[in-house]
Amino acid sequence: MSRRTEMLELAILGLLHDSPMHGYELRKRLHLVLGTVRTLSYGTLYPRLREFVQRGWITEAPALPASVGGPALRGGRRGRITYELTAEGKERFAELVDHSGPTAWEDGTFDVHFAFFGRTPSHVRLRILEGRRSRLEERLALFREAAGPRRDAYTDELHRHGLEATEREVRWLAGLIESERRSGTVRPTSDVPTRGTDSATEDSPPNKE
Amino acid sequence: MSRRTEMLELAILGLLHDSPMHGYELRKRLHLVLGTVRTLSYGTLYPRLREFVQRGWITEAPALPASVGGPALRGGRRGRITYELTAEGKERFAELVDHSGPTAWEDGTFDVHFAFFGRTPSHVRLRILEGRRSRLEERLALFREAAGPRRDAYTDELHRHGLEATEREVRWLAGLIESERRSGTVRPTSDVPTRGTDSATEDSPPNKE
DNA sequence: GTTTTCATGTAACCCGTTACATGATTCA
DNA sequence: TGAATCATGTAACGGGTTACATGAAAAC
Repeated sequence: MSRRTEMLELAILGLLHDSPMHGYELRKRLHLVLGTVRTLSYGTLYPRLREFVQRGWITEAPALPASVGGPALRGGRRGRITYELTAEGKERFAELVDHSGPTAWEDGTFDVHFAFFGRTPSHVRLRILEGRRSRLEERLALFREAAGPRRDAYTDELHRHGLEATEREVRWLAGLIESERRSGTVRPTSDVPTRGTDSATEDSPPNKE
Repeated sequence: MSRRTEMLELAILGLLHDSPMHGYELRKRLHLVLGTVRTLSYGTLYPRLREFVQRGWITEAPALPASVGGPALRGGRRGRITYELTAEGKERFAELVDHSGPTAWEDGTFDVHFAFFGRTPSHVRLRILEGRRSRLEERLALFREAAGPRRDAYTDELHRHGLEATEREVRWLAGLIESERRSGTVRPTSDVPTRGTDSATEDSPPNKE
């Protein structure tokens, strides 16, 4: 029941919410959602999936019709297994989303939560965005506090760059928060003006379900 | 002997290279160097320190002169312990720096290596910067490959922002690489022109030692 | 002199990785 | 039919955190 565990739960259930999948595929998508850093190992994924089955959140279905009535799957089950979210699974996902607390604006976690904003009620989105922002602002305060010339030009540079990147992210969040407050959605606020493609201007979906 | 382990080694030895310290203090500085994310627990730090003592990389000295000849430190040793880098410790640090391989441009690791660029030979700096850059460029390629309109406006936004941040970092690295190639140092290349304070323009130190 | 903060230490636990193994599918 | 890839599975290991415990110094 630790933090990281819940994040994985969220990610897996969230992805299966979109469409049923088998583990191998799931893992690839997970790689994108967990973003950048992590490439979940099978040693984690499969046990987790079976745990979820046991909890009734997902069901497994052999993707291959086991046509042969004989000793088709003798021994351990093999062959593709397609996992599908159950009603309880959807409930659990919603619960995870709604109760998202302080961990939601932690470093590796925020992105995952953001990735499922489409299924997140507006007030929760706002809570998470604001939480994330103040988290970053705390960090900025720490950074600045430890200001002044440092050991050498490299540490200076690192410091400067970190500061700037964080400030930029805070501005980004501020923009999102503002439009969330105003309309309950994001409007595509590219810092660099996005030329053309006004097709995506209207299709910002609020929370469905 | 895992990756993370070496990173901690680098960070600890690197910090002690600057000045002797006791564990509690070390941990606070570590928090800054490891940056942002990690706050190393004592449960990790102290055992590690004793390991280093055993390997001869550092020495422990009770900061309090145990003036009382009697049962001053009966039982387990307590009171501040100041850790100091030995000659072997410096060697080990140099070795870690020189042999820095692919892990040096991994996400959580790059910053640590960068933090000790002041004690890193120029050719190694260059290797790390370039490694980091191509790492990020790989990521950009992946990102773009999975381009096109996504599930909803939120995932779009996340994607856009991630892309932009990464591109920015690549540019930053490109600048550093260029000046490293030219002069073997960084020049303070603020993206946003830094007004005033031209004091720091000349003091970029090459690798000393 | 008692509370608070600094400082060190340790054992249990947990989550994820590593490394390995095997079964299915596709393609030459 | 054999090699390469897709796909699932598991046991052992490991590093780090959590939670706990204790001691010394400082603050009140």
